[in-house]
Amino acid sequence: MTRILREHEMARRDMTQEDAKLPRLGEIGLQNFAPYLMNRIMGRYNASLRAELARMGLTTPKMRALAVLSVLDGLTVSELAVYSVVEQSTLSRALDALVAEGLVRRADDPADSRVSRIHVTDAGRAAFEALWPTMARSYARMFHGIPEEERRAFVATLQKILRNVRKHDF
Amino acid sequence: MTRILREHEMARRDMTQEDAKLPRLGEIGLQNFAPYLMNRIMGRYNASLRAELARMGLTTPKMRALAVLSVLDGLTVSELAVYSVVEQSTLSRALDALVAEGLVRRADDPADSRVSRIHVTDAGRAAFEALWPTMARSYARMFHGIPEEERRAFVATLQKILRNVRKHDF
DNA sequence: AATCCATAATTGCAAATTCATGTATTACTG
DNA sequence: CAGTAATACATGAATTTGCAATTATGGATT
Repeated sequence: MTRILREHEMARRDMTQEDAKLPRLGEIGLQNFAPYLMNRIMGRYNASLRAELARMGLTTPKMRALAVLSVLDGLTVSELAVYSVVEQSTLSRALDALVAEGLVRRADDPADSRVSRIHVTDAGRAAFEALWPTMARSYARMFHGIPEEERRAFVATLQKILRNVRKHDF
Repeated sequence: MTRILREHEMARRDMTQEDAKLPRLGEIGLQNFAPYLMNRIMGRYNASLRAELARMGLTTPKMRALAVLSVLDGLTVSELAVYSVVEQSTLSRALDALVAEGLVRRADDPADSRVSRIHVTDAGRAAFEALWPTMARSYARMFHGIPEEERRAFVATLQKILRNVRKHDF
């Protein structure tokens, strides 16, 4: 409780005094530092996917856009950038490539001509379907030997963390 | 149980039959797909750190190397690349920069002249200490409102996942 | 409705990243 | 122990990325 209050204060105070009391990384230990572990895990996950993606002519941003669109079609570019975890400028170029390959199309928004709504094409869906088994396999590998209940608790915590760190309401 | 067995088989079988039975991403839901959530969370975490790092003349790879070295001094370049989650070639150049700034030094390994062992300098430690409060603040924000017990369980699951996905024994 | 500000998306450009390769050294194998 | 393979790290070249600026449109204020 003390701890949480202190962290709460940290966000809004000058910290020259408080800093001295922060636990050091060495005290926490790399193997107990959640951001470190998550970076290591996702670094591997993404790197191993990248090899497979390259074989299919895809990049990480292209694949992420396709993945999100397979679930949420017709998003705007900026929404898609948030969901895909890709910089908007990078996404814009990834979309150029996807359009050129016929996997997505840009449609004008009827109400606001600044925005374009992105739709997957049939070919785009097919491309993602071809990719999905690889992703599912990596996913299965990650959670191998971890019981269903633990998985559920883990995902629930991830959802809380995302709510804490995200800037957008989705 | 059935589920786990099936996933287990997936790793070692031809999957043209099995693929048809895979749950689709849309069925799982983006908000329940752990790799997606982790990418979103770390994307934000890393992006927000990057802004602060830039102000201090650091990049993500440089910061990661310093962070790891603050805990594990004297690693080889390739070990450091794994711990830091940075490509070896990228790390090599990040180390050039850190050496030029006097934050780390490369020392010859007495037993094997191919390897160089990387050590933080006092200035390097100081640089990391100056950075740590920012990292600790992001960390605190991530887990804000999440009770200690839940945090521990979360980290324990992360450790299992890392064991599942890592290629090296550390 | 003229002006000013906010937002959407793209693009120019410098810097960072990757893949492949190079060089040096060590380990293995017949 | 010669010859070949493997490993460690660095680097060249091309691609990719991210930031800032740009263009275009919409909203708000007077």
